[in-house]
Amino acid sequence: MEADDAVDNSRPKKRRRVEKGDANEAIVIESSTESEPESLSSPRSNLIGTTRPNPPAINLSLTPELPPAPEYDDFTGDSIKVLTLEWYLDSVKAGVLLPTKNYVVFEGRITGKPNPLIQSPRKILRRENLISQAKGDTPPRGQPLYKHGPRWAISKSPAQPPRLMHQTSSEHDRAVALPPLPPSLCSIYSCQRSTPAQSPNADFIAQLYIIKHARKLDRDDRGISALAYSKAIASIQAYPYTLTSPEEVARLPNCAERYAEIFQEWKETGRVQEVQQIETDERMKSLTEFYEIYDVAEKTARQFYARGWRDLDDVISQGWDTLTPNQQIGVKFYDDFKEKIPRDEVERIAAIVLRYANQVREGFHMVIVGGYRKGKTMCGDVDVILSHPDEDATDHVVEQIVWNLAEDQWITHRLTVSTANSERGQQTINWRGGMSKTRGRGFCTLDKALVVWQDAELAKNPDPGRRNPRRRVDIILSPWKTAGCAVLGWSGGTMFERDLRKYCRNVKGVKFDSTGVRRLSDGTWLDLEKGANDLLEKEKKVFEGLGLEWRDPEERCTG
DNA sequence: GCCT
DNA sequence: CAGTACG
DNA sequence: AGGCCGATACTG
Repeated sequence: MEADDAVDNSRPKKRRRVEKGDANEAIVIESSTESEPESLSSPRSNLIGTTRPNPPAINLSLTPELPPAPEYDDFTGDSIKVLTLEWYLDSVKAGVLLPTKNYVVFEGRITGKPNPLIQSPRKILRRENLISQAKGDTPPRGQPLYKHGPRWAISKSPAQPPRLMHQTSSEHDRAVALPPLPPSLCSIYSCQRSTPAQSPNADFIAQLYIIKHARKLDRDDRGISALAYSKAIASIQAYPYTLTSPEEVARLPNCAERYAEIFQEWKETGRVQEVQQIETDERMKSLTEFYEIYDVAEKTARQFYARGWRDLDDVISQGWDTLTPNQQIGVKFYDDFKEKIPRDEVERIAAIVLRYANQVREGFHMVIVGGYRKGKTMCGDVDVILSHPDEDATDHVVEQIVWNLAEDQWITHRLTVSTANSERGQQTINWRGGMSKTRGRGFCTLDKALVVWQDAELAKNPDPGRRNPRRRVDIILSPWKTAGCAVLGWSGGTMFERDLRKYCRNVKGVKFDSTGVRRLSDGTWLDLEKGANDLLEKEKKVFEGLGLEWRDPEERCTG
């Protein structure tokens, strides 16, 4: 291999070069050893993973509410607790009375303010619901059934009433009756909502996104401020109606005063002052350019700026040697990595990966996850999950696959490779009761390689008229037992995934990550995927096992 | 910035 | 250790 | 007032 990709420690010629050269020695994938017998021929039919075999097997065992949820002595106590609305909703959802630990508003004494006239509209609403529901009332409902919440429609759950009018008479009489809040927005967990990519409020969301982005770059608060915006955006993204008033905004989860304000300004003036400023801010422009380099995030971007650099050319000419190897790759392929990848190319790349996997060992299953699975027409990268029904088949396979792909020039660089799971023998062990904290031991992770991809055919027969853009490809090897968790963990937007973890922890008393589900109490592993015969079926089982209603990947677009 |  | 990346 | 996903995992 090599030729085109010979070691090249030189900086790219200022003006971002596409093509050519490696960042430096660290990135070349050495390949020698004899090549594998070219036994191509790829019979695999479970190819693209978008296969919708849709096993009607609903599995009746969704009843045994999995983790006996810790502490049920909750309800035997003699203290009086006021719980949040979420506790009620979550409990309804879960079908059992959940531990109250994470939902207690007040304990011991009831600080109930039966007449909350102070506070924002939304807070009032929340309290009212909370109080009435804590008393066991069935809140007013009479909502029609919504397409977005079949679950709620059929459940006896109190279809969420929050309307403005609930407020004590006066003030908001004129508040037009808002469209009923889709019941799913009742949940604070975005993994319980339908969040499609399309939104009637896309323009408003775009404003929020700009502010969020600016917060991330120019504020040193560990991304907390930006996180708030991400949560708000995720809520609005799930709202199926065009927003018309600040109040309508403020009743959504994670959207309070600040967002009502922004909305009002946007509604009234057609723009948002802060956004305007951001858009004309030269510093933001520089920071953004830096931030878009792979392996450069907000800290490094600010650092670059502080050194007096203002654009990519400055980075290359003044700082090349200070860049990490990965950052150098990021700079070299700056334009390529920003370029989106059409779905058919994603499929082509994935098929090649699968072919090489099956060359190492027959019988791999694959699902394309990431943006592709969420339905994006243009993807930022390619993410595939590979798994094999044979227990031991995923051991060290990543290295093998990556090696072979590199040898054939599909892969030109590796950004990261992890083999932690293989090293350990892929046991799904518990982390408590064993040695846990110790990094690198006692834990279970996925084998994974993040690599830089090119079209090998084109590389071998260059066509002057055709570019060969580099792509980032994430190859994930999952043990079969928990492959459904891997698929689930890689098929949602960031907020969906974070909320999924939070939901599991707070509501189900388990820890979820892409390597499996474990009891919080003792760390023992829970097998939620028993009996499933393919990756998508396994993912469905994980939903069931977690007490979650199924969401199509296209409805996990929380950003 | 919102929630508890 | 801090910083970054992944969804 | 204190938390915000992962007792992430990797890199340097």
